[in-house]
Amino acid sequence: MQELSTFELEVMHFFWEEGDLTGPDVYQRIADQRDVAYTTVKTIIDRLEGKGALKRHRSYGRTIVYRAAIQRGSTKMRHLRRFIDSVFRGDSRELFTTLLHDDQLSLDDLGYLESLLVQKRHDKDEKER
Amino acid sequence: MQELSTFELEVMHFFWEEGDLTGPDVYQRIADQRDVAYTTVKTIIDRLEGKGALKRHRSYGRTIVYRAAIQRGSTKMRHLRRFIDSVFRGDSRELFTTLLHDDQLSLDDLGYLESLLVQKRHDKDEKER
DNA sequence: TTTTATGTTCTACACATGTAGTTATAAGCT
DNA sequence: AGCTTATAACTACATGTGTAGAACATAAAA
Repeated sequence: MQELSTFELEVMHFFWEEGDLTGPDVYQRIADQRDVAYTTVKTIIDRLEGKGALKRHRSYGRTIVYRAAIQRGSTKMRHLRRFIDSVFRGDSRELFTTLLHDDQLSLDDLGYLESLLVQKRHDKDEKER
Repeated sequence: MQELSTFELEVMHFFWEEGDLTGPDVYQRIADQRDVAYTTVKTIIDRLEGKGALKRHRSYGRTIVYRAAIQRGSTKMRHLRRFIDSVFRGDSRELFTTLLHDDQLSLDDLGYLESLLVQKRHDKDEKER
């Protein structure tokens, strides 16, 4: 898969959250948040289709219903890896450090991370034993 | 500060790691890893100078010695925030989840993360008490 | 001192991306 | 059936980025 741009990812989120959508559907959601032309949104959808991230599912009248054709988890993982490579030269630990220096993280967020971590270490421990 | 591209970041890393460098110095390091023309590298340096990320420190002969003019920590933090915004819609917890799903993380990495976390929680606890 | 090599500057170009106008077309209303 | 409007399809354009050649200048070598 080719990589997705910021705007393309933004659009994919709607499909991942809500399932099948039309051009006007997506336009509506984005126009709620900021000023954008319908054709701009439609261009992004067209490009996503070209990249194989969306496919035409069906249509009613002249309106096309699109559906996500790539998975959320693997897409995010790919982007994360690419990010770590470019910003931290592939060193995950540098990401950890930067992440933990972020003052915008709440105690709650930290607790959440801890719980994930404990779980993961447990699983991994089991498996490698 | 304008944002830095992948290539620009790659170059900044050398300055952050090694201090002052000349065009040929940087070229050498990158050419070690992949095929690139000297002028390509020099263009990136020029753009970094234009963006205020590098400044001319001194020169000997026709050769210019550059020095980093932006900080590593804050730059990475900015990039991290931007990344979380675009890929995870600003939700750090989604990053945590994706991160912890990465099978390429070793038990050691996880231990490292845990130690950072414990430290951070301790500090924050103190402060907010 | 003439030649050669090396570094800087300037210019260029293809591709990705965000942005949107124009044109065509088909639905739906009157 | 004709008019209006919503949607799709196509085209366009500025900017950022990776890429590098060409022209120029000067240090180093012969």
